Amino acid sequence: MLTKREEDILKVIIGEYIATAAPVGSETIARKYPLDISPATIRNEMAHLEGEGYITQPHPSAGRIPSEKGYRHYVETLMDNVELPPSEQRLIRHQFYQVASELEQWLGLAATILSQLVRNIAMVTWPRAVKPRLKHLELVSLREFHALLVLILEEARLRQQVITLDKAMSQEELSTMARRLNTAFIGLTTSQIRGTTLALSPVEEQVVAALVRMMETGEEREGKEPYVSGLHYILGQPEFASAEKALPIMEVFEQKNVLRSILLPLPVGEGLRVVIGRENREEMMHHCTVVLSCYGLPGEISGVIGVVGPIRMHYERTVSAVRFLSTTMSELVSGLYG
Amino acid sequence: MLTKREEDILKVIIGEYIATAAPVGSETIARKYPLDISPATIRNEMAHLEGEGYITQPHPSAGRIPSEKGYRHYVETLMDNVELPPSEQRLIRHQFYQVASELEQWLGLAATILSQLVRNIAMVTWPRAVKPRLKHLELVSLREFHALLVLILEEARLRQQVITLDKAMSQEELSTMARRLNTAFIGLTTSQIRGTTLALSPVEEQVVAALVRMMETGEEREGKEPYVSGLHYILGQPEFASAEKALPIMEVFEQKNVLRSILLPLPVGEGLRVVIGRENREEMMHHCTVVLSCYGLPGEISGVIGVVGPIRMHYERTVSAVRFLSTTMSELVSGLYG
DNA sequence: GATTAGCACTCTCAGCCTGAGAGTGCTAAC
DNA sequence: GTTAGCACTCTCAGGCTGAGAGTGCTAATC
Repeated sequence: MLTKREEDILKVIIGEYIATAAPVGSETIARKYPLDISPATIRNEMAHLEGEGYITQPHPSAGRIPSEKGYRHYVETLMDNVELPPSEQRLIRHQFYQVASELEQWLGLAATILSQLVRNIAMVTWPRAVKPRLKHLELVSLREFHALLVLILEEARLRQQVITLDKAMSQEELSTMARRLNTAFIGLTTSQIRGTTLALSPVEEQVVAALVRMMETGEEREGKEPYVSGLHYILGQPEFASAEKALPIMEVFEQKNVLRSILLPLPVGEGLRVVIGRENREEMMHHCTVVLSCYGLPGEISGVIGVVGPIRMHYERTVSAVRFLSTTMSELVSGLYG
Repeated sequence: MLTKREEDILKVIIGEYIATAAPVGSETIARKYPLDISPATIRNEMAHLEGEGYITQPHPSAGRIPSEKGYRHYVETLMDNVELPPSEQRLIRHQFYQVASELEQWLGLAATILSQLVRNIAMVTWPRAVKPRLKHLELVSLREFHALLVLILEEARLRQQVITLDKAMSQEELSTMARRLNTAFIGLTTSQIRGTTLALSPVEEQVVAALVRMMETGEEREGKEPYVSGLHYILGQPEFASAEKALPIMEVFEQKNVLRSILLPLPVGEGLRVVIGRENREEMMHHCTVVLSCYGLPGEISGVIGVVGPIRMHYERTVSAVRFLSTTMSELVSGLYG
């Protein structure tokens, strides 16, 4: 529907508004950008853009600001898909290689780096195996009737739980059982374990039930909470300068279930998603834009990495930063399980 | 130095200022509180209180607000040391018994409850064994040259780390080694382990070194970060209504080392400490009051629980809430290791 | 027909003023 | 020692104003 020139003007308006947070007038556009048209012509075009709903006027004699429809169009069509400058890429990679090669460290680092990069809130979830496979199990006798069941899953993550047994068992007996179960179950998913035809003693049944539960629990409600970094950046944004405006956002990040509902909508494997303002399901996020991306090994293990900021955010930079860190995390994760 | 009546007036001023966040005038005091003296007399007394530095005037024709010295005197002498109402105590205890009896759950819950109770930021650190003792160790073969070393310490906490061995070892050999080390080291602290005269093979030396490091590392810089809850409450306080004021506080809670330096100054075992405004070491906390208390088993294991809020906070309530939750956490922890 | 100069119009915003209100300190009387 | 009375000071909300920014419309120009 828009002519080339209208798109140019829209792009300029968005760029300028992102940079200054102030409504953009026709004069400014003519002066700052070499479109070679007069302010009057720009005004005519802007009237059309406003008619089509891409921009709005906060009050009759102000300049124009982009509408959510305008941002949407910008993100999908107008925006240049630049990459992070190579120097920055190197710097970031370097930081990852400096910390211990543990998932936990990487996740925290990724959140910190991303939030500094985009000067907004960054979040990183723990990666979850799409279908977790058992890598090793161990039974440690604690005292009569009690044992510690330790699982190592393919994600290289440890799970442990004290279980109560129906029968007193020595460490010797537990080790034998563990050996037997290891042989039978290593490399299997929960559904495969359930389908096994192995004859089990009552106590073994009990252990296997606990094992399956532990593997599956991790699936639905990930016990580990997402890493969040850069909460304070929201206070630096002019649109959230009064505490009143910033409060709902802070509350979102304190209510873990709300946070989860922001992160969940991303289908596993989807590349990158930008959710602008009222497109967010959560009403509290209607003044924010969320940029999300999956990372991990397709079909095997995946987490979500993303950014939350005001609708007026630097989209090019944010998208490129999220994309780069998601790629980096994928590489790291695949190094861990590759 | 202060007469009984001056102390009464100071107490009223602080109580009133905490409740309203507005400077308190002589008229208000005479009207709202039955001190049976006229505003003029109160004014005379206030002039003296101001001379002594307990209260100040934001501007010549405003009422008085407490100074930090005033708050300090209030906390130490004037304040009633009430307990949390029994109904509330029951409610809180009930909540702890409803969750799984795991330390991790309790810590999170304690932070949440405390922050809701005082409507300010609450923090709870993981408890640390003063001298951790080894309860059990386990070695799991991962692949040639790599093994997972799992420690169970007296705090009932699991530590695990992948270690690289100088020599390829089978699970069989590792189990034998683990059995040997268990027999020798169970119940010992790191210094006792170091002092053992047990003859060790080079690989065993390696494992023991890793073991000691893992036990001691947990000491200095606790890997686990403190639980923080109620960050958003700070935005609701009139003194932090502009984002500009709230920003430094938010930054403190994102910089883990700064947070640590707030929590550390509390000597293990000390009961309850109130740090008011500029008494804080961290300059960023000069507009806040911090209320801290140790919890745990004296001499064995201890953590810190506390609240951060504006200097104008409800001291009675905050102190009683921190005290109660610290006691509750102590009971829970001692139940775990008692 | 598209573009542009000119212009009247609209709206915001910072700055200024003002009167009401709150609170004080001082003085003199009790 | 206490208090009533009073002049004085300072803040704050509300109203007013002029400058400034930006628009839409009209008519002239390319």
